[in-house]
Amino acid sequence: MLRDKYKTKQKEQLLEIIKKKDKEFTVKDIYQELNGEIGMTTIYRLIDNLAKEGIINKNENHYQYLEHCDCDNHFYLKCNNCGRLIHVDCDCISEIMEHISKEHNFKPDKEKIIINGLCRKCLGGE
Amino acid sequence: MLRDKYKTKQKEQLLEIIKKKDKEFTVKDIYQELNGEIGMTTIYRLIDNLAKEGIINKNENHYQYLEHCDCDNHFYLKCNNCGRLIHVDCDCISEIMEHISKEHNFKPDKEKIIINGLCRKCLGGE
DNA sequence: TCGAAAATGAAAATCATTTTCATATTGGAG
DNA sequence: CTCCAATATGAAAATGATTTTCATTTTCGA
Repeated sequence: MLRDKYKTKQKEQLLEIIKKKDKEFTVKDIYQELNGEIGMTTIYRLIDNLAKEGIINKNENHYQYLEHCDCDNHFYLKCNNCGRLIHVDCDCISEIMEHISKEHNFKPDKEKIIINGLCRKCLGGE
Repeated sequence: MLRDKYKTKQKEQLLEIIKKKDKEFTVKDIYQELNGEIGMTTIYRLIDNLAKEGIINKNENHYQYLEHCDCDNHFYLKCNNCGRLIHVDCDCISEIMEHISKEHNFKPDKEKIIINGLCRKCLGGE
């Protein structure tokens, strides 16, 4: 799964923690949660690798675990308020992706479509 | 246009330059282009304001001018390779926004829909 | 024209990230 | 199993971006 050659406890431990996250997290969050068990440098390195592999999404200094999905049509809704990333498995996206590809000569990155806005919770609470 | 109270030459000068950009730019780019005419601190401050107003888009330390548009249905295609932000005025987006709003209880940020992928140029050149 | 509010910018401080490099770990060859 | 070369780790230093501080300047309405 990881592109690195050797398996290490750091890699496993990090992925374990990241998988559980349902919101944005930072390198510092992870570092603190681990109480320094993994060095900052290593966290940066591993997170970068995970981002390159598409396992997590990177925004500024916030990261998010991307749910693995085999289906062709899935996308994420990202709440601008709480930072939550909502995975949606719905083929409502496929038509427009097709359209963009054909009519606008642009190849969308199907694995990582993120639509920003406000989630149900945050809509209610405001 | 700017939310700040006073008009200053710095604000006008900065917006002037930013409007001409068709690609991502950084604070440093602007600073250098101005040959230090506007201080770093001020550039940061003004750019932050512009981002808050939705006039420019912020990604990590890259910014992009968002074309002003009165139409209801517009979105951007952002090339992951060259960084170009392509403004698209096409109502192909409206249906899915409606769908997401109704079926997924999520209010998309209509002003700033950005779909990542590869542009025509970069597709050809690879 | 005057002055209070706001804006600017240089310098210092802070904070995230990258680099460097010595040390430790991994896993395959023998 | 043992050895070792490749790889991974992490502390410390370096870098680079951004923010804070604060003295000075500018703006614009009374």
